[in-house]
Amino acid sequence: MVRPSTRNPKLDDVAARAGVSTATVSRFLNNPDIVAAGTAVRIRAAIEEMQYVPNLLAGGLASSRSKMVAVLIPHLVDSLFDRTIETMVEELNAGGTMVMLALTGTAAGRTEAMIRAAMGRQVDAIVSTAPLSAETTALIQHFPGLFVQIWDLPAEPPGIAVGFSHVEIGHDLARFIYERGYRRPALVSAELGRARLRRDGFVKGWEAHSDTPVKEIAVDSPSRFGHARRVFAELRRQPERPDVVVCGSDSLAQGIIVEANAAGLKVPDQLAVVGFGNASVASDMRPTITTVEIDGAQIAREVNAAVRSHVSGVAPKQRSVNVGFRIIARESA
Amino acid sequence: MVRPSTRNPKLDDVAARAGVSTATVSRFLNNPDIVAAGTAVRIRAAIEEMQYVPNLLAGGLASSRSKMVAVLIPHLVDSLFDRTIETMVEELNAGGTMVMLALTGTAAGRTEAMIRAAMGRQVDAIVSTAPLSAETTALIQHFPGLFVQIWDLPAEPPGIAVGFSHVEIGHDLARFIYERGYRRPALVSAELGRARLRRDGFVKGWEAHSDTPVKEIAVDSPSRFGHARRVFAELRRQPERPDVVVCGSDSLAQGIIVEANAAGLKVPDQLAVVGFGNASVASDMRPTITTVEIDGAQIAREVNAAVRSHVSGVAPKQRSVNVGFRIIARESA
DNA sequence: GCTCCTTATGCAAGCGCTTTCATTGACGGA
DNA sequence: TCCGTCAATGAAAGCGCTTGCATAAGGAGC
Repeated sequence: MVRPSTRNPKLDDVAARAGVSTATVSRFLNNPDIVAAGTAVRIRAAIEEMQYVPNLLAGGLASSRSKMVAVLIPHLVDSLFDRTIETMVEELNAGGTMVMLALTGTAAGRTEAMIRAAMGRQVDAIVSTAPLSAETTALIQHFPGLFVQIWDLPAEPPGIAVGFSHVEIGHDLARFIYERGYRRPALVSAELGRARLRRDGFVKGWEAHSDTPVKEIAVDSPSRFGHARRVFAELRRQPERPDVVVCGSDSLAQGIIVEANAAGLKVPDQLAVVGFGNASVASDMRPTITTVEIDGAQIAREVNAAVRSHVSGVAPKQRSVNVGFRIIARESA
Repeated sequence: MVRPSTRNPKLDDVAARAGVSTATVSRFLNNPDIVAAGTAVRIRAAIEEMQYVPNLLAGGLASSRSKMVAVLIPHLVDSLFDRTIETMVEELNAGGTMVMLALTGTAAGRTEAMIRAAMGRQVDAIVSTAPLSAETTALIQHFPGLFVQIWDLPAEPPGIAVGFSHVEIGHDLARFIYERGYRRPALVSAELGRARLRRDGFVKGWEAHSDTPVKEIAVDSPSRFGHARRVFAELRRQPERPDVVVCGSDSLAQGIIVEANAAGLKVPDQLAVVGFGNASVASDMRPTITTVEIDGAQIAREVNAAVRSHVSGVAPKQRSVNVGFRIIARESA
């Protein structure tokens, strides 16, 4: 790579070239409206000519606003959060804020390290999908930025929360499939965290309608297409074959449909399938997949709005934002 | 959120508490081995007691090493790069380096803004999947960090490149399907960038074997499951129905299989399908999908190694690293 | 015993910005 | 004409670290 022979220009250089003080250039950069039009023109020219790129580390240090937001998710591949992340990153990028992506894995422990790393970089906000341990919650008390928990609505979030009720989803799903006439549901669910909450909601909800027990099948988190073979095999082993299977993700639902087809079972006539997440595949699959839609982009927008208002010194209006969910009835159930 | 009543501790405070100078604490933080064992113990205790979190913005400013790497990709959802990104982030996080994720979209223009944003934050490296425009290449000349282009091997990368040859993939795929006995290939490809290169390689390669023209079907980038319906319809409209369809992604391949099944066509007997990327679904689908495997994690590891050596002042060994690819023959073709 | 290293540490000058406070000049009103 | 106001700008003190240079103390070699 070519190394520049001269050091990169700094604010001083631009100021000198434009014949103003560094303060004025700084103002131009951060708040163009408060410098005189003529001055602005000269500064703009100087910046252009020198190819000046402001050092935002220095700026952040001086202003203690880093224009960075940390986002913590367990994984990236096959993640339910991809649309949320994508929307957050796009919107924030457009506003000049960058997103630091931190992967915490499914085990605990790494979350705290990532939060420290984020705090050390003076991020304006930390957005996390994972609930916090007691130690981490203590750590967050010293964090001057905004802490946002997403995809869930804990009763007492350490900062603010933007999400929805997993219990309610389970509950509504139970009613939904009962009303559609299904009577022997199987529930494929991971055993931890939110999947667990949905499971609890579902089982409780189902008990309100029927005495038939819910057949439960556990999978690793997150629910994936690859689980389908084993899950389907287990379904077939049941003495009373379930008439509907409720999955923890659309890709697992898709996998079940594929397995059912391969086994010559008609979906939904012989086995109905319900997904979760409304991934794009849910509407493209044949049959199209009945699923629960979470508006991930909406979560992102709420988070971004909260971050923006926090940065400009306004306290967020509410501790919790419930973006809700929607059961989308399609062909598969 | 609870606001701390006292300001967060800084290096000075830790130094005072440990009875040493700030220089020593700084050394302890960055290079523990060079401080005396006893001193280290006291400093460690002070840090612990005060819950000290170093300000890495200040550190980065002083040292001009930010321990941040920017990664530029077009999209996050349905991205071929997810495994590469995931591995990069995980490995770098483990070493205390954070990843700034920037989304450039498919249109040009945003790339330059993202590169500026990254440079302004003094990142140690910029990793980009997109080729650079002339202006952006000029901009990069002033970038003191490492620029890494991934998923491609341009002849003269602005920095270094880690990738593979798309032309070669197309070429090898043509031979592969010819050797498997297929004679009327359809190629479903986006018309831009690398998909275009694979297409060119394929067509050239095919011409070496057969006079039958390759039936080409264009789709938007990136190739998605959702394109399958239209593509399949178009395939059926052909007077000479293709016997194999080569897709730009595994999810599109999967979609084609679903459509074929729905139409009562047997895969691969009546229509063979080839994917690209070896997503997890490729091995889980029924039939399993013949595809091209790119070792995204390997790309990430090569990138990380280059970044590490660059940061420690060692020039990378080579301008280009070819991680190759592998055609995986499965049931679908 | 003296000199010369080596190791551990301290001093203090930045790193490149932001922002408070002060200053200047122009303008409108009385 | 004079004063108050306001818009535009400048001077300079940080923001919280890192690091080159200097120093001190101990040990080895003669």
